[in-house]
Amino acid sequence: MITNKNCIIRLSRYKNALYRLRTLGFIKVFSDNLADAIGVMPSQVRKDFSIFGISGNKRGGYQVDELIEKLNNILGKNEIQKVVIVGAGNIGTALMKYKGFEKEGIKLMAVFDIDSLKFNKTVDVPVLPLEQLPDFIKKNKIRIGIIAVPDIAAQQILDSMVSAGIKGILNFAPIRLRGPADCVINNVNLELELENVIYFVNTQEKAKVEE
Amino acid sequence: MITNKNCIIRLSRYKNALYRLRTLGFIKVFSDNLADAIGVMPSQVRKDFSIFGISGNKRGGYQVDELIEKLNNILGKNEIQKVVIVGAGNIGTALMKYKGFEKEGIKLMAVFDIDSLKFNKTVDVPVLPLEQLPDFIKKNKIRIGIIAVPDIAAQQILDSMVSAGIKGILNFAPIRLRGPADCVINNVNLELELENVIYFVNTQEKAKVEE
DNA sequence: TTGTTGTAGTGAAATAAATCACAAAAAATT
DNA sequence: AATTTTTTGTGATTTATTTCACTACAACAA
Repeated sequence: MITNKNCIIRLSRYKNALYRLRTLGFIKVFSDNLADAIGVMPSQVRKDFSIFGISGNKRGGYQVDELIEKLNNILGKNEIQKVVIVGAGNIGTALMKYKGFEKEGIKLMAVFDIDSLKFNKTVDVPVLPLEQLPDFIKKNKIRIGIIAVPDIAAQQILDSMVSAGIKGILNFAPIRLRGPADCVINNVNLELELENVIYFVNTQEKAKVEE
Repeated sequence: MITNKNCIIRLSRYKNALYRLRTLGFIKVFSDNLADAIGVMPSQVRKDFSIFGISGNKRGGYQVDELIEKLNNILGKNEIQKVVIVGAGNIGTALMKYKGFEKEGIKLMAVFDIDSLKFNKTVDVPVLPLEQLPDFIKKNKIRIGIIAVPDIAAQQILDSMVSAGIKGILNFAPIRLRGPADCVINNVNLELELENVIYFVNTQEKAKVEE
C-alpha cells in the first residue's frame, strides 16, 4: 500500500480526536466533525479513510468505537510496543517520566547512558550502562528506539541499535542519521521547530509593515 | 513571498549542516554536499536558494560563511529571540534546562506554572506564577511562546498568550489549538511521532512476510 | 587563446497531494 | 410511497512540490 507519511500522521490525529469526542459523548461522527477537530477538509478525511478501506454509513457517519478500533489496528496499537531510550540527559529524562506513552500502549523498557552517575535499577524504568544496550535489545526483542544523545554520538548509537535488531528510530539529535533502507528514522528537532515559528512570525510582521 | 513550510525547515537544516561542515574545515560547499548532508536532491537545494535569491558561483559553489549569514538573516537569527514557556512539567523542565536554544540565539526568559511548589526566582530561568504571564509578555515584548501543559489547559493558555501579544506558539499539547489568523502555531506531538515510527516498522515487517 | 570540465540557475516536466463535485445510498419527512 | 435531506465514497481536477534537463558561465588545462 503506497502511503503518504502525512496521511498516517492524520490517522493518529483522527484517533486522538475520536478519544476526545467519545468522552464528550459522541457515539457517531461525520467526516466534518473530524475534519474540524484536526483542521483539514472533510473530503480529506474521507479520502484518508478510503485509502485504508475504512467505510462509514451514508448519512450515518462513522461509529466512534468501531472507528477507533480500526485506526488502532492500522496504527499497530493492538499490541504493546516496547521501546528503549538512549541518553538520560534532559530530553531522555523527560521522555522517561512522561506519562503520555503508557496510555498509548507504548512501554518504555529501559534508558541507557554512559554516565555511571545516572545508573539506577531501582526505579520504574531502569537507567542502565550503554554497553548493555545490544544485549538488552536482543533479549527483549525490541524494535523501536529513541535517540536522545548529543549529535556527535548519535550515528554511532544508531549503528549499534540497528545491528542489535532495532527497526525504527525516533531521533532527537539535530543531525541527519543514516541507516539501512529497512530502518525507519523519524526526526524531532526542537530548535528547528522554534526557528520555524520565529521565521513565520517575522515574515508576518514584515508583511504587516509593508501593507 | 509565497513559501512552503518544508522549504523553511530545509533552510534550517542547511544552516545546521553548514555549521558542521565549517568545523570540518569547509570554506565552500556545492549543492550536492548540502543535499547529501540533509538527504535531498541537489536540485532541491538550488531551487530553495533561488526562491530566496541566494546565489553562488558557477563552478565555485557557495562560500560557507556567506551562506550561513544569509540563511541566518532569512531565518530571523540576526537578533535574539525572547521566549517564554508555560508548564513546568516534564517537557517544560527539559526545555528549560536544554542548552540547545541559547546557542541558536533563543533566550528563555521565564517559565510559568500554576503549581506554587515549582516557583523559583533564584535560578537562571525563573519559574513564575501563571497569573504573571500576561504582564510579563507585555512588559518584555515577547512574541514567541512554548506551551507544555496538559491538553485540557492548552487552549486557555493560548488565548491568554495571544491577548497579551504572543504571535507564535510551539505547542507540545497533543491537541489542535485555535488561534487568530496572524498567530503561527507549530505542533510537536511526541506520541504521534513514535506512533508513526511504529506504523512504518509494522508495515515493513508485514511487507517482508508477504514477499 | 582555445578547449574542457564542473556547477549554478531555472523553465519545463513529472510526481504527489489536496480539493472538488457529484452519484449513490440511507434516513427522515410528507 | 414518494420526496427531500444528508452524508459517504470516489473519479476528475486542481494545486503544490519535487525532479529533470539543459543553458550559461567560471575555473582550469593544454
